[in-house]
Amino acid sequence: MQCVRGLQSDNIAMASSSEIAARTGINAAQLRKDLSYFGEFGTPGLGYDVDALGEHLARIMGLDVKHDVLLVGAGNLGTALASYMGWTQRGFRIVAVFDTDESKIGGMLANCKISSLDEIAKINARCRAQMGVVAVPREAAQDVVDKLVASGVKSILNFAPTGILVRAGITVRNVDLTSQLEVLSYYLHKQ
Amino acid sequence: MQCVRGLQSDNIAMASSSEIAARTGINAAQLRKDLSYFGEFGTPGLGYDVDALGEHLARIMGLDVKHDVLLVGAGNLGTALASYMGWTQRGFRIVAVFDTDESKIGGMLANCKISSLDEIAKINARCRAQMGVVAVPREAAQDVVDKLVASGVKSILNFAPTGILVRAGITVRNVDLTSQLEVLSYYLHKQ
DNA sequence: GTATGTGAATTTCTTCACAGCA
DNA sequence: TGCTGTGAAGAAATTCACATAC
Repeated sequence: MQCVRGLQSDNIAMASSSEIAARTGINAAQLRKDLSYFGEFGTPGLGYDVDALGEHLARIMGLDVKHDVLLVGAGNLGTALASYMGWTQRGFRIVAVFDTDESKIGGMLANCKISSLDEIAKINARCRAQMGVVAVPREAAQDVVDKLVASGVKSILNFAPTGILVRAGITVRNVDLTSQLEVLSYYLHKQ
Repeated sequence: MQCVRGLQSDNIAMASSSEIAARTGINAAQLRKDLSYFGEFGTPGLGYDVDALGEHLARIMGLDVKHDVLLVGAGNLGTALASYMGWTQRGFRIVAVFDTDESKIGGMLANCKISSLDEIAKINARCRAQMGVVAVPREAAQDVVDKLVASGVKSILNFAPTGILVRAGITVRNVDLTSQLEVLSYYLHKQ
């Protein structure tokens, strides 16, 4: 998907699997196999139509509809995420922001009033958002996720550096910024 | 590593592979195999000493020394990363900040003066940082990475949503915040 | 000629299962 | 008894290679 956008902004209309492979580092055969899993998008002799491919992928990934998102945590990271335009541009909209810090509740972030975490069930009964972003300290993360799930959230992006347990059917993706640098440190150290 | 810290803050001194497995979702056999690759840290019948394990891992990953980091991009994301305390606490220190925006150059971020991207070689000749964080738009990313590498940086954390090409021996880790939500969208859509 | 889609071969990763040790 | 470390088995992913289509 990221690669499709790259091709589009470079005004490339048609791309072969090997061209895409070179851009992404993926093996060409692998790429063809992955794409063919969802259907036959390519034209033998020519390659893949970039725009059509983008639309197919968008439909497959559910990106053809807008998604509402709950944000929990209005600290440094939460603020940055709220003001990160990449998501807004791609059809993700923050519809409510929560925090436990009394001094933050009532303030504004991402055009939303910051609410108490306790109100999450009440507020999402109305919003019906199915996605949540967790930008709170490690200690609070599991509790926050439990509350998100209870309020009806099905998919969660977790920035807290801790493993989260959820019941089957709920998806959690962890983005541990701390461990990213740790991994880099490992590669530096190795050689 | 993240799990070790979790165990430590829960005051657990000794952990078996199955306990760690339950916390992380990793298979117990897998975990033992991974750890045994670096040496024999465990005690049959008892498990792993959490503190000793942490120290071993820190040494293996090169976390026993402090790392200096160059930050490129002083926008929303760059600012958030600069003020993100997680890294400072773990021995990573931002020693210089760069941007191309004239209005930002000269300002302060993370206790550093924001410098022009063109000065990167000169400044890192003195700093000798080996790690870089890229928080710039897609279009600028490859150029920024090239300049970082030219200045002596060996490991790069890239937040721009694009694949980056570097010569062998240089490590790039991509953290594409946009695609994270896209993947969540996919899981939502699937069921 | 060029590039897809895919069965077959290969490699890699994961899990099992158990000998050996505290 | 309980748990590690590891060879062997099994599963999964990757790559090759080619028939087929443009």
